[in-house]
Amino acid sequence: MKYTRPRGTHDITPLEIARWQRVEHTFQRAFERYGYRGIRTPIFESTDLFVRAVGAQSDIVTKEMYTFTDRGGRSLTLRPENTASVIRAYLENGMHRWGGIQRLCYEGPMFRYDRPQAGRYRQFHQVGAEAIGSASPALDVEIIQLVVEALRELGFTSVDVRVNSVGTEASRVRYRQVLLDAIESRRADLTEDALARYRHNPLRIFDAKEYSAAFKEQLPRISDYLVDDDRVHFDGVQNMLASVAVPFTHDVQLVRGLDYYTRTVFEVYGGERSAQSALCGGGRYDTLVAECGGPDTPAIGMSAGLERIVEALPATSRTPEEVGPHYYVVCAGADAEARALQAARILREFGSVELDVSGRSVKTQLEAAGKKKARVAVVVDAAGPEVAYHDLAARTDAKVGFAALREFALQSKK
RNA sequence: GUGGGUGUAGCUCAGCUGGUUAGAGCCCCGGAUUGUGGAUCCGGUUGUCGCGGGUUCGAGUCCCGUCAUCCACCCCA
Repeated sequence: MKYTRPRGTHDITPLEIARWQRVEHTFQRAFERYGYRGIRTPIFESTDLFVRAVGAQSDIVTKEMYTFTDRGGRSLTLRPENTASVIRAYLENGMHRWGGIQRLCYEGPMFRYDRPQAGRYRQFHQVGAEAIGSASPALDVEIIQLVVEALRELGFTSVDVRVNSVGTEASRVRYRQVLLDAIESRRADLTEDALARYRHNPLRIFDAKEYSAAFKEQLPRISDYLVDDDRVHFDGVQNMLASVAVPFTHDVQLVRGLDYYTRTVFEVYGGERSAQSALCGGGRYDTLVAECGGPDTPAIGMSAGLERIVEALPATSRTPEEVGPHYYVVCAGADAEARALQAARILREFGSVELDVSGRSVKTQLEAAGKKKARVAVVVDAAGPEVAYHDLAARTDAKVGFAALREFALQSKK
């Protein structure tokens, strides 16, 4: 093999495209029902945008970006996520002056230079939504509800929603110091490396699997240190989730790796928990718009990993049934191809047509029609006045005058 | 970035402690039979045994390196 795909990328072949499209369409329909409108942003942006939005110290920025310099000397980066781009586009297109809440949804490839693993790719695909312009907890609930609904429609029966609040800056300043003190008091249990990391971002310690659940249990919880406004917001989210019957658990250890999150953060799982099993993640980012140079504008977003959803799709909803062409046009000899094209054109008015131009024997072509699961095989020869019309599904054969083919197909279709 | 597993025909794999011309099933191609539907029978093609080096009289088999892939850590979708 002379060329192979770059590491961490994958091809989606016709064998799996039906499943992909099913997942994409299900999310698109859910977005529509909830009033989210599509937006598409460039696949690369100024490197600065991601550094500012995602966080200069975040893992994504420090070691996972595909960054390159173009011929004009600009530093550009293949998008590792889409929220930053959407906010940039929101501001650049003056959408903050369109009034009201902007509900936007997207779909497309993202890029992170990570070591490939089950459910983890260097080019992967996300669908996502951003609701910009309201701090209401109802909006948090709406977006979680949307995801849960889409996943259920795809056949996931036990959708597991984890929510937490990481608070606003006011809460975090308070909490950060308390957590840091707790970590320092346990420094004997930590490696130098870890200590340095957690001094920078103490919340991250909850992500570290090297420490036992029991150890983390003993650490102070951010939910106990939320300022009143944050507390009220989070209570609102939980109460309303309950009122719309979205089952969830408050995961006190849930934190997220992107720096822009404030208040509500959440992750959604489709069933069994394993290493890379989060199907969807998201949260509120009330300060990002302002940080990008816009007016003070609260917002919340989510994104779902298509690869993970497609791979975890319940067996019952995999729709493996391959549908063959409606008509299979067989050429009796190579000189029949011109008339076969004419026949195919007529038949396409009534259904999909596959034209066999292999030059093989009629019998072999008919066999191929069966293998392809065609419903009708039509044999055309170079000059004869009739074509042979084999209804493979009904097991009936007929001779049909070439001129009467359209009428015959129309009648058969009824 | 760290650790472990794997790498033999298009696909799934076999190949014992290194030994002569590298195999099976499926797929594919051709033929036969059946008034022709993925049926049955017969026949056939396909491999630089991931790549590079080393040990050896001899390497698919052992060693080193490299690449790819899978799994876990890390991180996240």
